[in-house]
Amino acid sequence: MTSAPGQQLALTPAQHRLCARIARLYYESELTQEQIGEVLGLSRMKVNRLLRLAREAGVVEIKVTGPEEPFGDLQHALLTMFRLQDVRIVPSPPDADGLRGVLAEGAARWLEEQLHDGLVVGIGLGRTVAELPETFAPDTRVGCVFITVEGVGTSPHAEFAAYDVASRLATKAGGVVEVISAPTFVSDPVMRDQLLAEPSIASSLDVARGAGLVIQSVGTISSDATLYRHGTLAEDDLARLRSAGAVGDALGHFFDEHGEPVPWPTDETHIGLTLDDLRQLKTSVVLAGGEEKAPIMRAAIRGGYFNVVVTDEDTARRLVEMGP
Amino acid sequence: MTSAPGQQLALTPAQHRLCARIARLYYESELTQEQIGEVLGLSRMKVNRLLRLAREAGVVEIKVTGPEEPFGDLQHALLTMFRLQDVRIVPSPPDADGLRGVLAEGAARWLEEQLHDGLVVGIGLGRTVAELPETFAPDTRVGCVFITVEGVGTSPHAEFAAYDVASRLATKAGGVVEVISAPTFVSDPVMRDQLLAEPSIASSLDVARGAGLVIQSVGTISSDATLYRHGTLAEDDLARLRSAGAVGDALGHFFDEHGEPVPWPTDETHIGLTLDDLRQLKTSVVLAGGEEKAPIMRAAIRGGYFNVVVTDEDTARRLVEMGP
DNA sequence: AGGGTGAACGAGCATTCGATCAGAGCCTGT
DNA sequence: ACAGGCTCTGATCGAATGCTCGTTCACCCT
Repeated sequence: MTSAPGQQLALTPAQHRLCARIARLYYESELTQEQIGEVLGLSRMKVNRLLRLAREAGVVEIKVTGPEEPFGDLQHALLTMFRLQDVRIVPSPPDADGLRGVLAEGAARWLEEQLHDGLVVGIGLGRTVAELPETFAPDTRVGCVFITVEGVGTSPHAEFAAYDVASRLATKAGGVVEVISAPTFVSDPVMRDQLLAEPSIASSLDVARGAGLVIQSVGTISSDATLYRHGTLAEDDLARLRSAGAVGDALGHFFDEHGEPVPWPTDETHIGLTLDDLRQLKTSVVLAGGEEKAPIMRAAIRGGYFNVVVTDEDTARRLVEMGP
Repeated sequence: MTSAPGQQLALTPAQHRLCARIARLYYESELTQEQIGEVLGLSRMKVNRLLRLAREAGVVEIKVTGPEEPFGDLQHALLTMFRLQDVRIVPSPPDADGLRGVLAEGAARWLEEQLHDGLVVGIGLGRTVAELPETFAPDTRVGCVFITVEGVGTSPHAEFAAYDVASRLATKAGGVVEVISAPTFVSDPVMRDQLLAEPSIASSLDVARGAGLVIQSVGTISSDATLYRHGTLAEDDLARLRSAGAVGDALGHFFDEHGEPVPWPTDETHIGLTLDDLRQLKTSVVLAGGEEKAPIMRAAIRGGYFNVVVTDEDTARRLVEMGP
């Protein structure tokens, strides 16, 4: 909580007196270093040095009294370790089944705080994100736009219904919904490019790229992966991706443990934001948790695809243990 | 002890969170405001404003832990009230007789802390200053010069023996002594000017003017005044000085309650530093105490003749009560 | 003695900070 | 509706800050 590690530096009493004197004049009386120099008959440079010494020696103690956060220390560790914009941590439920629910709830609370007029909120695909609307309940109506960040085909799978998610959020917030009306993946790159040239799709994509906030999850590379279960990836794709170093995906694009993109043919058939687009966003939220997601989250953060994390305590702890 | 008056400002939880976040990044992680802006997606100006808000709202608390001073509050009050370089306060003795002794002892301790190689210490006249050598005992030998700041004739009066005082101090400190070998007052201005033209005297005066530290007292205008008791001032001089607004003297030069010089014929017959010389000094110490000295000290400080005060608790309290 | 070493210092300069200002939105009252 | 006051915002620029570098000087080792 202190800016200085402690009083490892031993100051002579005279030094201590002088440092305290200068620090008081600077921080309490708010004189400039030059003025202090004049009063005390020292050069500005010397005042500057003594001021630094005072901080290092713990003569001045700067304490920031934040509002008590549920997992303040974990949060702080993540914030500084990964240079994040914000972190929200929810208690890990006793059984893994409840994880998605509490994560979605925490994200809903967080999202409510961020809403303001004119904000464009991008919504990704995923089972956790899909639960967002359940508890989402902003206290005031604001003119927000909720937009999907990937194509949303007419897939029968509920968790691909990003349109529905965005729509319900928009309704609750009093905003409007916009959708990228195309499939998430198409069969070949040519079709993809044709669709991207379509004005309505292109303009929606532009809106999504300019979103002030995007929220989504990351995917594993396993038989549990949404991409696999929906047939986008075949069995041997999983193995080849793994041997290529990929650890997970965001928006259908794969990356390795350092966050470096791992190119894959599906990159050319995906309709939606790219990893580079993600990096440009002002606020990009990863909403995920669970043992197998932690390394993926770390990789994605390393890659700069996210600057806000909403997760649960156990996962947060795992992230801190893994280091930056 | 806090830079902000308190949390009179009520922040919304969201504001509080953001302020705390920014304050931590600024004060603890030591990012620049620009960098914080980039991480959090805010303009640098906004970061600046929120930082100010954080300070005003008491979210950041800056505490300076000075070494415990005997009369810290009084000292602090004097320091800020008069913009002083330093203040040393000693306990007031029960009887006024002991005052000079404890004052001299306090000044001796203070002086010991200031000594360093090459320092030129100017010594004034006065009964309190004369007691300085008694307890002066620097722990290391330093190459200081101790010099008188007024002429020191062959006066038989012990308290005029600044030469002796300077000499004893120099001996104890391992330094050298230099003296302005002339009377303090001469009979007429012409003689004074002739003496000032004398190379040895002129050069000594130059040394004194360049002193890094001068210590002396202030004098009253009363029948107890040293100047009166030694015949420099006549009975009616006292009355006329008072009606001219003079409240005391330093180095034989008079000033009124605002510290403005009150010209007097003896100004022209005095050999030593002038009030203007005093103002130029890097460190000028007034060593005095007692009920009748307080207003004089205040006036002298107002005039800018001193920037360090060594006094006793009662006098310090009186000075604080009188205000700047 | 002499030469090396490292600390302290301040001049000069690049960066960072904060006061001011004009403009954009928003509320309010006519 | 619209004028006027209000707050909030970011641009601009002078001031304040902190860093680098060359110098000095004490100290110490050869």
